[in-house]
Amino acid sequence: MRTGRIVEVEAYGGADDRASHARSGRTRRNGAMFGPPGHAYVYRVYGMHHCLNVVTGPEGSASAVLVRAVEPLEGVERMRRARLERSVATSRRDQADEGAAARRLAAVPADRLAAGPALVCAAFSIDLADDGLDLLRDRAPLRIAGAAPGRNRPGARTRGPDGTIIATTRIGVEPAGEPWASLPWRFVLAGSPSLSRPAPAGR
DNA sequence: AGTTGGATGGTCT
DNA sequence: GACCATCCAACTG
Repeated sequence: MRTGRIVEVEAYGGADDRASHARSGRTRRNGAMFGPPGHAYVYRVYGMHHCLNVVTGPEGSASAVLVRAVEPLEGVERMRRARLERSVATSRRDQADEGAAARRLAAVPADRLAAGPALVCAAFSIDLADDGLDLLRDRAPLRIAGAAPGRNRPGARTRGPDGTIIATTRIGVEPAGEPWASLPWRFVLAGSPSLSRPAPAGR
């Protein structure tokens, strides 16, 4: 079994959030966002990667949380193997030279195996088949458990059960413009070695 | 250490 | 036909 601690997330609103996939209403791709909370919304980006969201709002509101990074706890070698499998499946380059890909993955520190939204999906073998899955069911193949409720005021550092949680701006949403680009809706566990990028120094 | 460009294909205008 | 909620290799300095 592969398990890990979620250390980085981003919140996305529904129609009101111009950075959200739900900004233009329901489409073929984002249907799961409009479904019940606690279910997965998985989509494909850049033709080869996948990203995992957890639907958070009531049905129809289309709000969700993107899982951007996970700190591996159990099944590290299985994750490494899954990363290799995904690389070979999606990259012609890695397909042509699988040995090079294997050596590359072997050199990745355990902490960094799921240090990015697409890496999370690769390490946990998540793809479109998981879209819409109920993540809160006991015994679900893909599952989120032990979630601790918390509060985060914009721009604040908040004490969570696993340490300090820092709110920052979301990544890759510049094109959405203001005020959406500046909303502090990315939340990271301070000091985690598994963040997709280090938390900002100041504030 | 930081920046840039290529990979890669479904979805939406 | 353009756009991506990305990652990695190959540069620069």
